[in-house]
Amino acid sequence: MPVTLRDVAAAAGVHPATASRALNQQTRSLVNDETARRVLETAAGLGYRPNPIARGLKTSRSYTVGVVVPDLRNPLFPPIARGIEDRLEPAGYTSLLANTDNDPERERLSFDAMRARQVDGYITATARSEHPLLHELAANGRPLVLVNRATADESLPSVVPDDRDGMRQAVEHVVALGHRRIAHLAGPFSLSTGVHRHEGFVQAMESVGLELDRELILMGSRYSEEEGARMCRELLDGGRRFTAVLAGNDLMALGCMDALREAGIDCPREVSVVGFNDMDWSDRFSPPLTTMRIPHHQLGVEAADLLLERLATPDAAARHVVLPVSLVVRGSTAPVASGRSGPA
Amino acid sequence: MPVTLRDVAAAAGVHPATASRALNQQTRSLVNDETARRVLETAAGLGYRPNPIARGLKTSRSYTVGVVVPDLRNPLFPPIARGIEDRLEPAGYTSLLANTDNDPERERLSFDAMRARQVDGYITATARSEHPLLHELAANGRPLVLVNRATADESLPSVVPDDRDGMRQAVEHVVALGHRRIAHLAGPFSLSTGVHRHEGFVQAMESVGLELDRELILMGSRYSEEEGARMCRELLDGGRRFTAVLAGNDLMALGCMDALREAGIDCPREVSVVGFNDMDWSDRFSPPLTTMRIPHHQLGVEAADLLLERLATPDAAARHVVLPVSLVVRGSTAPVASGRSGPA
DNA sequence: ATGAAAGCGCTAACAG
DNA sequence: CTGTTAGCGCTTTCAT
Repeated sequence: MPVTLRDVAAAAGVHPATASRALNQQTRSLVNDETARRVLETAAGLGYRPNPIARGLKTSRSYTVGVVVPDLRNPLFPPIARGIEDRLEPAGYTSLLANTDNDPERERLSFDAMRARQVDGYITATARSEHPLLHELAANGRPLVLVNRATADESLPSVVPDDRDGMRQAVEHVVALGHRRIAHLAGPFSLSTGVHRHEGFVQAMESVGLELDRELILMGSRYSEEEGARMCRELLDGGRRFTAVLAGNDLMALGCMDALREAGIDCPREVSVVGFNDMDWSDRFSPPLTTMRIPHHQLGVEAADLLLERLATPDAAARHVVLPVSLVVRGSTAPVASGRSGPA
Repeated sequence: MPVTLRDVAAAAGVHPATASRALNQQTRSLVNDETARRVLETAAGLGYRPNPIARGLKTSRSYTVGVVVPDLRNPLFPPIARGIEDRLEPAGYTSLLANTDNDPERERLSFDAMRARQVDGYITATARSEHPLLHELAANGRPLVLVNRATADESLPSVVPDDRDGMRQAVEHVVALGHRRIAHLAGPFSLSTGVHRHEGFVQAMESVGLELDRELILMGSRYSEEEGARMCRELLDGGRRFTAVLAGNDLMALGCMDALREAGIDCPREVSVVGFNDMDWSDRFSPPLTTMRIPHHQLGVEAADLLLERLATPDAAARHVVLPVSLVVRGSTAPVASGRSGPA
């Protein structure tokens, strides 16, 4: 039988309420130092472990936060989850982690399960630009922080990578290598990353003085290898000329390289490819992927920070943190081949 | 304000106890069909969501299970975690997922946090062959299931891949390619996978009639790329002759290929490398990795099954499930080069 | 078949 | 500073 607060109180010769006050950091000051000491000692002696469930029933706080990610198998997310844990743990919080598999149905289920477990707040990496569920959740009284992706309206606190700037760096990199006919496989426009990276692409092309060729910009419906391959094939089948492809993320870049290989086009000799995220293992692919490094772990840490902040001060205005990204040059980009202008 | 059981009862014109009985699958039969129907309808109408915390306080069950993995960044584990979730969710359980980073200190913290949250059981992929903490936990009254790794004594239920047979397949594969001087970079002997794969290696070498060269068997202290590289360098620096390396897992294989590359040795032309696990992306490495495919997702599903079983029948004997593994041949293995006998 | 009452372990008024 | 009282939302005897 586990030791309860009553047991401790009885053993220490005080009322349960007094024992409770002594045991709680917050209310410790309300009780006589000597009494407090005695209670603490007795508790330790008996091996008392407070029951957070009972506490939660009373306080409606669980010291648990719900973390919802679209896909744990995308190497982008484990380090983010880890960053969250690392920041939350010392604050006494535990995280409840769920996958949604990019499925809105599963997403709702996850949030429901978490809500039922009385989580104190949520951190989610599943935000779509328009996302009624998230606003509903936020309205529900528990703080909510977005990580990696944000909603279009800025009412929810968020931590995101500097997507626009990342794309600018990517464009400048391939331009410096001599590329002029540059394609962009955009991520889903339902996600902030898709939109912002696309905007970054358009702005950067403009600022380096290259004319935008609408035929070289494709919009993807999912961040996946399959989608990247499909888009790249579309580019190829359409007979469009290009020597570099900037993908919406690494998975798309991978699919794109598959499609190039299928078509017998060499990367990077004939076409350069740039990814986004610097996911784990991207240095080991064939060829190693040139990509934008985003501070995954830090993204998680900052998101947890924002949540803790809001847990302490629920009514503070929504803060937005944008973290810098940096270019990692590897083997998938090379100077444009002289005398050629890409496939087809 | 959330809808409570009392609200439902009031709206349906019954006593809360009746509403409780009607709402609970188990006790539904105790109540009049008509009344039950009315309660269910009212509950649905009001959007009633039972509060598992309150329920747990009474029943001392949380409908949450703790899942502890050594490292979410190892692509082996996310699919296992996912398999667990997939099986648990329809049973009404949620999983609390924690990383230990292979750190016993963090492991204890995770288990403590979970215990405090009154999880109904645990699934862990962190088992070492000798693991007092796990037995302590099991003795504590909540069921515990091991996944991917098992303890040396078989008192705890477990789901593991067929490590010995996997190694046998790996040995036979390289032998069929003509290799005779075969090295083994063993995983940690503190883990069942390390021990069993090593045993499988020894037995298979014997059964194909090859003499064991102790100099070609190295024991690793961690499953990591660094350790794989270190061991491979040791092999190379020792001037030992070999044409194939069977690594304890894919990460070690990756490190091994790095070390070969450093030494200017071509894989697979000069030395073949086989991994273990068929982790995500292993088909994209350079060269693509020949490895043993283990049913990650299924491992998780079966582990969850075992746990649910034990939750229902706590005193059943510990079952042990061993799942078959299969060889996936890719580019890191090739016929032995004629007239050569490996590096050095 | 249903209602009444008690209590899971804890904390938060309110007294004193 | 400490004890009393009440109750979080639910389940479970025990009556009826």
